[in-house]
Order: sequence, then C-alpha cells, then structure tokens
Amino acid sequence: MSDNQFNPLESLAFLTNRVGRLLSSDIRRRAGDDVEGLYSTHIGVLVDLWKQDGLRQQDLVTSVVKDKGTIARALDNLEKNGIVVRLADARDRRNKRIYLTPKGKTLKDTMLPHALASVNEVLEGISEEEVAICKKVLRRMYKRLSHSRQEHL
Amino acid sequence: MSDNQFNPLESLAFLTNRVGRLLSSDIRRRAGDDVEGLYSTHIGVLVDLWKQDGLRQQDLVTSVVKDKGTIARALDNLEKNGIVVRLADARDRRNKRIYLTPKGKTLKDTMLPHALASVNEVLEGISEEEVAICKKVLRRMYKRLSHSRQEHL
DNA sequence: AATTAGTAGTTGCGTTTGCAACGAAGAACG
DNA sequence: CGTTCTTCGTTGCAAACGCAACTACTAATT
Repeated sequence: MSDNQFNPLESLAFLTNRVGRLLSSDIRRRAGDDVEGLYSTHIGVLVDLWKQDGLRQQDLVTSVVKDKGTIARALDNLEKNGIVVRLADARDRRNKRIYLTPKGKTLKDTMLPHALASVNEVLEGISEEEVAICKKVLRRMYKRLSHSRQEHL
Repeated sequence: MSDNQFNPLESLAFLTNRVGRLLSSDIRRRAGDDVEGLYSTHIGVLVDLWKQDGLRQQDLVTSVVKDKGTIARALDNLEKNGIVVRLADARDRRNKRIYLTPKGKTLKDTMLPHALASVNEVLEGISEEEVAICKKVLRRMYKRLSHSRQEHL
C-alpha cells in the first residue's frame, strides 16, 4: 500500500488536530498555577474576548467551533470564577453580551506571555514567510469548512 | 490593543485546533451511515492502522496524541465492534499489538474516499507548494511539541 | 393583532476525555 | 536469583463534550 494515498489526510486532517491539542496543553503547562482551573475551551474563549470584549455568546460558538451547550457551560464556569459577566443585549434580549471583568483583563497579562512564548519557541527557525503561508492555508481551510458546516445544519 | 499581539496565537494555536475539529466532523458528515458509531478518535486510530497494521497500543497513544486511557477505551469499542483485535506481543507481553480484522480493512475502502474528498475539496485552489509548506510547518511544530511534552512528563 | 417561523441561550443525557492510581511484565542492578 | 525501576495497559473518577429537547424572545406573514 502506497503511503502517498494518505499524505493529504495524515498531514492535514490529523496533523492540525494533533498540533492544536498539543499547543493548548503546552500553553497550560507553561502557565501552570496561573491558569488553575482553566481548560482549553476557556482559554479559547478568553483569547476571543481579549481580542474583542462584549461579544455575543453565539459569536463565541462560531469562533471557538464548539457546541452551544459547551460554550454556555464554559461561560458558567468563567462567570462563577469572576472572570466574565453576561449581560442581556438591550436591543435584542435573546442575545447575551460577554464582558471581561477586571480580573479577566488582568488574566490576559499573566497568560498571554506564556501563550506567546510557547508559539514562538515552537516556530523558532521557521521562516516568517513559511509561517505566513501556513496561516494562509489554514485560514482558507477554516473558512470553507465553517461555511460547509453551516450549510449542512 | 494591537491585534498583532494576537496573530501568532490566533493563527496557529487556535486555527489548528479549530481546523482539526472541523475536518474531523466534515469527514464524519460525508461518510454518514458508513461510520455509524465511529467518532473522531476512532477514525484517527484507524487511519494509523490503515497505514501500518499491527501497531502497539502505545504507538497509537503517541501518534493520535490522546491519553492512554482514551486510546484503551477507543480500542475496547473498536474491538467490541469487530473492527480490530488486540494480541499480546510474544516477545514483550506488556505490549499489545493491534490488528485490523477483515471488517476493519473493508472499512478503509468505504471511509477513505470520503476523507480524501473532504480534504481535496477544502484545499481546492490552493497551490501544492503552499500546501506542502503548510504541512512542513505543522510537522515541525508537531515534532517539537511532542518532544517538549515528553520531557515534562 | 394573531399565528407562524426563526434565533439565542439553557439544560438533561449519554459518551468521551484526561488525570491519577493501579497492576502486570520486563530490565537493570546488586 | 531478588530487589528496584521502568514501561505498557486498565480502570475509577470527575470534567468536558455533542446532541437534542426545551424556553424566551424577535421577525415575518396574514
């Protein structure tokens, strides 16, 4: 059996899966006590919120690519720990807006360095062009997959 | 807050995570009834076995990048469904070798086309060179992360 | 205005997951 | 040999996950 038959699969479907999981756990390992009780879903949510505060819960579902229920419970957890608050949108009360508390904003300063250190160390020696191309390919895959996903729901 | 601060993170740690998950579920969606009861871990295990039959259980743990227990239970499931068998290695009876049954080998023919179709469709319009670079970067990341992971266990 | 359809979020349920503690088998050392 | 150390696999447990059913609210149609 030829290995070539598997290369696209092996290299992309499963490599992305595995690299993604390893990166998350590497970041957690580095952050250690700083992220006590925070798991990869929480970190994913926080990264989005650090980027833009006040997102709707549904935005997080789309972006983190997990189930509504999973996100709802992750937010329960973050809210219970005083890291975010949920506020109903005045214009459309179906929506809830998620805001970082001061504690949530502080967490950014403690965690982000670990996350950046992890990524930088892993990418050391790889040229910026190559990294840029890799990102571009992944972004494209992401875009198409999330479209075709919505079509089939 | 500058977005640049997030780019490496957003693009790699989380993109890989999300693309990986989307790809798995896309493959499952395409395969439909053919993969009744098979989840992403099972598919990951099977892809490895299709590539090389008779792997040790530990090899799968390393390659699929999940916990020992997770793999043990995934194999319980696959064995119960008559897709693989576990045989103790005669030379070192701590090891168990995992072999595909005829049913497991047949499954390859039904599932692999779906998996390949998914990947090919998602990559359409992206040049082979770019895909190759993307793979190279991911492989490198994978290698480093799995090393640093073992060091810290 | 009333009915219908659609969207956002919550909750119950069964499965999967990672962690940690355990047992079994071999390796290394005296 | 016998003891200790390591490696591979299993199992208990609690947390996280996806799915599906449900509620609350809004939009569209009549």
